[in-house]
Amino acid sequence: MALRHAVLAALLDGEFSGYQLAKAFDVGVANFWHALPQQLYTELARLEKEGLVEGRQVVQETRPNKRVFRVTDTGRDELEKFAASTSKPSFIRDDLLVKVQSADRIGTAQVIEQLDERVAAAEAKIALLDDLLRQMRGDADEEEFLRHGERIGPYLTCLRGVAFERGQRDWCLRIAAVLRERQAAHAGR
Amino acid sequence: MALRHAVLAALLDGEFSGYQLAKAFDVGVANFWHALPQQLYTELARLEKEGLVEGRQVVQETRPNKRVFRVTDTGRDELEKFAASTSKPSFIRDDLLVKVQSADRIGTAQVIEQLDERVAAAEAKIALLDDLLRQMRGDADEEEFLRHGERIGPYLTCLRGVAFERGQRDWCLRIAAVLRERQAAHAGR
DNA sequence: CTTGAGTAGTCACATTCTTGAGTATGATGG
DNA sequence: CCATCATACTCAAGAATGTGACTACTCAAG
Repeated sequence: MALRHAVLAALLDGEFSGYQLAKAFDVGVANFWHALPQQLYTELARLEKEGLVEGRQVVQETRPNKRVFRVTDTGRDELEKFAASTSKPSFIRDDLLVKVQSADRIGTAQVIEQLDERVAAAEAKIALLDDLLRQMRGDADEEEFLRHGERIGPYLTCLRGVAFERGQRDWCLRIAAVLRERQAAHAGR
Repeated sequence: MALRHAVLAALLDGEFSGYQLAKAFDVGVANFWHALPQQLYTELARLEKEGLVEGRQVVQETRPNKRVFRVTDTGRDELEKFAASTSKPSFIRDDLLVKVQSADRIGTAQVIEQLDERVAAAEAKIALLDDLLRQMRGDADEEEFLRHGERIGPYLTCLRGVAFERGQRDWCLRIAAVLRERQAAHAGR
């Protein structure tokens, strides 16, 4: 029941349409909450019905019109209440880890390939997020920005995202190396 | 649709009852897949019906009888097929990050408290996993074990778990410090 | 002048996950 | 001896998520 809060939190930075939110959920927000566009549209409709967000039509000439939403005071209260409630421990779900868990009982070759792909994906994500961070902090250096910036929330969650991706990359590199070495040892027998 | 594969992967290490699996999912397996006991019982029943696992009754004297399961050849094939299929990118979902995202627009005090709790939880988890790792590798040192151990899958996923928890802890410490400093600066104005 | 990509959104269905309660037994601690 | 914890498992209901297909418009490249 916290997709709603992720949406509210994302809308704190201004007015967004469902489509724009979907973009945001693909990059920054994905660091802590993953959701498909359909879910966002559904959730926005529900939030509007409950008065937590307000939508208004924006007529566009060169593209389809859109509806943008912003958080109402009621919505802000809801976020406050959510912030005060106890958090559940975060959880990860990762197909690839399931495969690594069984790596030595089944074929490892395919798993190694996927580890390599993951490394590349992680590096791309790191680059993307680093750019995002640079954009957010502007000229200031990080310490400076974190002390005096006025909107640091998204920056902080991006930091977590970068750290996660780095961890992901390093782990994948190491595991791929380990599995390769074992494969070589096995072949040389 | 990968809880089934997580269960199969967990059962590669021997015969387990639903109850025992639930324990495993609470510690080691939780590093890459989180599931409640009820889901495991349901999944085991389904897997048995489809012939991917086989259960047998174990009569116990001092405790309730149990049914333990092991993977069948069909189940092993299914895992192979799964390992060869492309993985979806892993995703995180974390209440606390949602709160941090909106931290500077709502009250931060409660969030700081929760960050502290998270630090403690992460440290406990790290200790637990370090123990688990030590148990798994026995006398050998890590390099040695990873080269020649015969069952390293669970060890590798635990390494990821430890790294994740360390990342979690470090990030929480940093963010809590940042928010505290801003809080102090704000109060001093 | 057509194909493909990007913008903007909707509908319906199916699966999965969570919540909450409940059964039954033996062991442990005060 | 009574309460509580640990083992071992089940059922039902409801909320959240995911999958796939679809509409409609504009712009740019080939």
